[in-house]
Amino acid sequence: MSHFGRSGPPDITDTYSLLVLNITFRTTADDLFPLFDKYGKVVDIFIPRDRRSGDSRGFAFVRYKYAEEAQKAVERLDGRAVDGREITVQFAKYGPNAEKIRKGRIVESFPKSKYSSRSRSPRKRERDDHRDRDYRRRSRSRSYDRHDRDRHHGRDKDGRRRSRSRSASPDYSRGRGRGRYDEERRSASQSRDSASPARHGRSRRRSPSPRRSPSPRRTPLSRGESPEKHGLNGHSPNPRSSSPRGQPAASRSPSPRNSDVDE
DNA sequence: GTTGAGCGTT
Repeated sequence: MSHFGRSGPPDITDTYSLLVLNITFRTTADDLFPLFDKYGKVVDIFIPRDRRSGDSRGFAFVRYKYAEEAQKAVERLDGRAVDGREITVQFAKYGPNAEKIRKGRIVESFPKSKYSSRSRSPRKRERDDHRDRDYRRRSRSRSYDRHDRDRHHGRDKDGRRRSRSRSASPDYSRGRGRGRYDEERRSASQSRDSASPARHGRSRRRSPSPRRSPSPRRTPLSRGESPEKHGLNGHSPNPRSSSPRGQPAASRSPSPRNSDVDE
């Protein structure tokens, strides 16, 4: 009886699925069973896991036999610490039996007096606020999605995972990516041709100029080669450095003649 | 070994 969902969905005739989020990656159905079973009759517990890794995704589905018990478990286990982590319990909406929720409206089937009795305002707010802080900003694994994307060659097989990325897309555009480029572009606003290169943004590659090296100051000591060896033509690779004026050519040469050139 | 938004299998 410890294996849930191993044989597929047992019976979704009259079972109500609850979505448990924010659970640890080590939490298994066996750990959630005693917790949810205490508040009602749990028919089955299913925890989606990765096909390749086999690890839990961080959320589980608990199926109750009765809606009233499920509802109670939601309010009871919602915000409960499991395995040292606070879990989030709520009714599944995109599940196979989600239609029953809309038809029967089990969410509103219960008297409101129950809601009034329970004071879950502060707790719910804290959880929401905690997540609203900056979690979704850098969610997901370090390079899990990227790795997965590379493996699938940028083809999304699931789709639901991508939806999350879509939500975080605008956040980056407004918060980080766009703002940073905007500053650079604003700085170069004084120049005339600042719009062209700015539009490409990430395109670091620009027209190779024979007069100017792509990175004269970053080339030396590249592979352990001596700077002298670099100039096989006999001339110094950096004529500005040998300038009699004694200027070490800091970052860039604020020469008015180079103004017409990009950057 | 890690991580942290969300919605599921035979």
